[in-house]
Amino acid sequence: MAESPDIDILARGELFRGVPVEVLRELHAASFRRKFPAGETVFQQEDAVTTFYIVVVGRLRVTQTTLDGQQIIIRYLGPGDVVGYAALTGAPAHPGAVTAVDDCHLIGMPAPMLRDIMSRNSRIAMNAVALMGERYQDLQLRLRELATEKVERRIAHTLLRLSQQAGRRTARGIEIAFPLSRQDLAEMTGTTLHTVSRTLSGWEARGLVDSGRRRVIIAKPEALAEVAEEV
Amino acid sequence: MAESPDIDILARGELFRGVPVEVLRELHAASFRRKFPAGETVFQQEDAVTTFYIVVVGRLRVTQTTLDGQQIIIRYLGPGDVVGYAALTGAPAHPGAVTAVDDCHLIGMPAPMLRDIMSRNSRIAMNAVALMGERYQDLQLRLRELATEKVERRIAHTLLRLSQQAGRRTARGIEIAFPLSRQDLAEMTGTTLHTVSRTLSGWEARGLVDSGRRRVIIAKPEALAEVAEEV
DNA sequence: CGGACTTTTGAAGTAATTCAAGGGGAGTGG
DNA sequence: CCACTCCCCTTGAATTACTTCAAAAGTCCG
Repeated sequence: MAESPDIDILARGELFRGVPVEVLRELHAASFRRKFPAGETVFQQEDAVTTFYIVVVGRLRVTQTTLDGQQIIIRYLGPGDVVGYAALTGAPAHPGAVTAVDDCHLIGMPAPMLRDIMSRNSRIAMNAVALMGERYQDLQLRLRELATEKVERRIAHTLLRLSQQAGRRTARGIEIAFPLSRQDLAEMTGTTLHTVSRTLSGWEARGLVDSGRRRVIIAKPEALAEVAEEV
Repeated sequence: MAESPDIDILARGELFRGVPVEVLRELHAASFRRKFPAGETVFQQEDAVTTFYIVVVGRLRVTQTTLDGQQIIIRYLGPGDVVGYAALTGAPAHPGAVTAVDDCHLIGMPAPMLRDIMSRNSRIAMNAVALMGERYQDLQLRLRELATEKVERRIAHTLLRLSQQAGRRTARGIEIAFPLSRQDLAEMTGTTLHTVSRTLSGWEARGLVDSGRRRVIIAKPEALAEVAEEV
């Protein structure tokens, strides 16, 4: 199994699960490692799709920007996640930008090569369909939240979701394990940094969270879940 | 080519494009036609995934409902569209409900059979990935609109999008070719029927639209596009 | 022509944005 | 090591877009 650490990483990711080792070897032969220091951009919105990545370590942020410069955060990516799903679907350009929020290590490979191997290997294609389905459901959920819930509940839901994906147990509670500013939370929940700040201050006073400069710790997850679900 | 009208319809849809005729015949052999009169439900949210459909004629609405009964419209489906993408991804349950808003004809087939054929036929799987990618991008766009735009612009964008999918040229302008109430528009744009009504009344006074009971005609698409894009 | 559903419009209320100003922490450079 | 600077965060006050509440008027169908 452990013929190469990278092959192991690929085999554990959602996309290449259950794929024969010889296919993984073929993929690995064409792949390369690349580091992105915090703040660096992997690709911009509208960039041509040339390369496909899998996250090894670190967090990345997927954003979309409007013509008038307003930005929203579509999602965060972490270890095992696919970066640049457009390489799977065959879209010519990236619909969003991806930026490292941490120092990141990615495994990259040429997009056409992935498409080629996928078309010869239905297991990968089936995995890709399942993966896209999950991401679609995520967005459906967020759309519903944005359409039906008030800001406070949206922020609560968002924090709880982030704590699932990237939570780290600490003495003071569950810490979101990457830098997360008020502005970031605002761009995830469709509000302003001011409102996020006020909301967190309120929770802080009630002891629900413990937050600071680009850092959020959920002190009482159950209580926050109540905020998220209350009518 | 025209060995059966249904095979033709399948071949033209996005999912089975470029698939060998013998595979289409196999699919067709297991398929059946089914009518859903206006208002009837194809499946409910959380229903087990048993059957997969392609729309032949008519329009259907995909909705999601929250625990406290609030509903949002995820999208509308029309001729050629896939109904119940969960059958593609392998999800056990439908994430949303589907209802006919018109009288509809669908071609159905058992979901496990589709998955089986897809796993043996990578072209279908590749098409499915592309299809999910498109739907994902749609939702991304709507999420961005909901997060960054004011209600009037959202309604304008929504109407323009519907006119693309289901617009019919008439003497008075482009008519949305299925019954569409103020409530429906509200559930698509994350607002209330009152606000939609006021907004349409305003546009009506300016001659942009011509609307009535569950009916919307866009009289001046260019002018509406300006409303949608203005800063 | 009755009754259900859809739409309209006014008035009051409110959640959240916008505008504005100041404060604090972390890192940098002298 | 201290001061400077850049971000990021906080908080008040004013404004506003939208919702909520309420009532009435159309419109379609049997």
